Amino acid sequence: MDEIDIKEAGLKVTQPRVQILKIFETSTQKHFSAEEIFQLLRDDDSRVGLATIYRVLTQFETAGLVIRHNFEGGQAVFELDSGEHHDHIVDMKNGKIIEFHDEIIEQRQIEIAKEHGYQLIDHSLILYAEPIDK
Amino acid sequence: MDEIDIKEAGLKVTQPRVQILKIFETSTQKHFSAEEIFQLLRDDDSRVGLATIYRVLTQFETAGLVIRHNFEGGQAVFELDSGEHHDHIVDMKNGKIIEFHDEIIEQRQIEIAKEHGYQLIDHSLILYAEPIDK
DNA sequence: CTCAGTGCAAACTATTTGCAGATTT
DNA sequence: AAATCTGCAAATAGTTTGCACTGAG
Repeated sequence: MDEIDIKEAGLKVTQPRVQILKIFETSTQKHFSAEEIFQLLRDDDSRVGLATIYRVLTQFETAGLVIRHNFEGGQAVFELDSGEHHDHIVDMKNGKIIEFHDEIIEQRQIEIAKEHGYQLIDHSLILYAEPIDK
Repeated sequence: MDEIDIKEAGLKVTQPRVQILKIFETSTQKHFSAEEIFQLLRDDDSRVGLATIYRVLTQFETAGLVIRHNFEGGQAVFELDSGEHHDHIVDMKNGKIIEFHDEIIEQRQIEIAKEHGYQLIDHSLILYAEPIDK
């Protein structure tokens, strides 16, 4: 249940926070920009301000509920943190986002960092691709 | 010689363009934000406006002279396009940027895209890491 | 001399912040 | 009631654009 997550994050269970979390949980789409959430709530005639959405998303990010991605195109995109790490393919034709996980790449990244005297803390891998037309 | 590149890009050989290119070519550092270039030129008391720097960098990018990266932290970062593709390790402690190239990862990316019915157009791989202290 | 290029200020986009009033606990 | 939270408007940060003037070819 949403409310538990919010409470565990040390946040009050407010209207906007519940609604935003619900969007992530009930939609087939997994990735949303702040603006998109703003529109969805507006369509559902909730009167949540854009600033609040940014604030809540940032709090959720800090609490580990949500992950922020910086794909091309200015707007940050958020998704629920499922706990299972994955990277993304961005479909440049339709804007769709596909998730994948590849152990070979994951391991190489760690090795590469080590080869250069570093400990890998985090990484960002985004594949920009177009559908193969038949 | 710089001027040739500028001409081949179909651009006039102007003061600001030459100076900006020179920064990339003569510095040990390889990656610069627009703001950094602005400061460097100012220190060298050139009166080049920040807007011009952005315009020139964008033109250079279009001409394939320069590559734009969007690392964490808002500001875009530019480097000379050496022709040899590489990815980056960002040293989170010192802000240093290290380049690397790994064929295994390159190949896996292509395969992964294909497995999902896509043709890889471009990619962005950034490792965020900290130096291993001994 | 002509047209591309430049500086400056104003415009824009994405995001953040201050504050007075509204909500949660 | 106390403290957190929210909406709104104003502030920021990074980058882009309009325009009259400057400079390269």
